[in-house]
Amino acid sequence: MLDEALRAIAEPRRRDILRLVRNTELAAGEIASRFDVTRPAISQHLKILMEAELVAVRRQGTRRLYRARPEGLAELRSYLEGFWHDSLLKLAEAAEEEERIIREHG
Amino acid sequence: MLDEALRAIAEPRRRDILRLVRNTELAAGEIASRFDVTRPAISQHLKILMEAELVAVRRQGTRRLYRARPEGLAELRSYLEGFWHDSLLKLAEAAEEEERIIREHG
DNA sequence: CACTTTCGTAAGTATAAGCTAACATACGCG
DNA sequence: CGCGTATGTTAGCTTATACTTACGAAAGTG
Repeated sequence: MLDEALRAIAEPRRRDILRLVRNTELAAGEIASRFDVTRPAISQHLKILMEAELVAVRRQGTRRLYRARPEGLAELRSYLEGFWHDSLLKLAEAAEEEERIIREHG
Repeated sequence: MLDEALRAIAEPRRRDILRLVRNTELAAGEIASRFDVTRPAISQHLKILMEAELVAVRRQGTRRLYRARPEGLAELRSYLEGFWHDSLLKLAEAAEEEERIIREHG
């Protein structure tokens, strides 16, 4: 799940798609028209974004309206947050240790 | 740069490597010994992580000691943070709008 | 029902990516 | 310098992936 999401946003074109539907709802064709690749290519990207739960879809007649799913992005964010937090914590500990050594020897 | 970092962490094995050197400094060989792939494979992953500026290296004799670079992770995090923040902002606005409509019609 | 619009799916292709085996490089030591 | 240790690099193979073209499915319209 996290794996799928990371794979999904690793592709630049999918990040562009996400940016497009981040604040507005767009039909698949409307999304495709903004790129220089064919419509099926975009459709395949949308499928991958769906499986990663980074976008949601709503049907309106023959059209399919896509929108970004903030909850999916939040999962990614919290993953990196943990990574980042732990590393910085270790940095802080190292700084304290260094300070302690300086205090004892200085 | 951001592109390289996203590509780098999209690979599960590289995330595992990052986890290994997140809190401790490890030699390339020590890292490789923890996986069931050959040493050159790990070396190639480390190169990609270096180019993405997600790890740093320090030479100690013939050994090369790797460690995670929190600054690199922070860049990734802030990218997603922006994405996430904007989307949630839009969600909040939508919620307010809905509340307004309910207030007016109810 | 025929027809259009909108879209997804399948098959095929070219490039990218991860892996192994073999080779090359850099450092320390006697 | 000669040798061992630790590691990076290259060539080649295999699988994954992003793309295009062709086809199929679902919903609305006359």
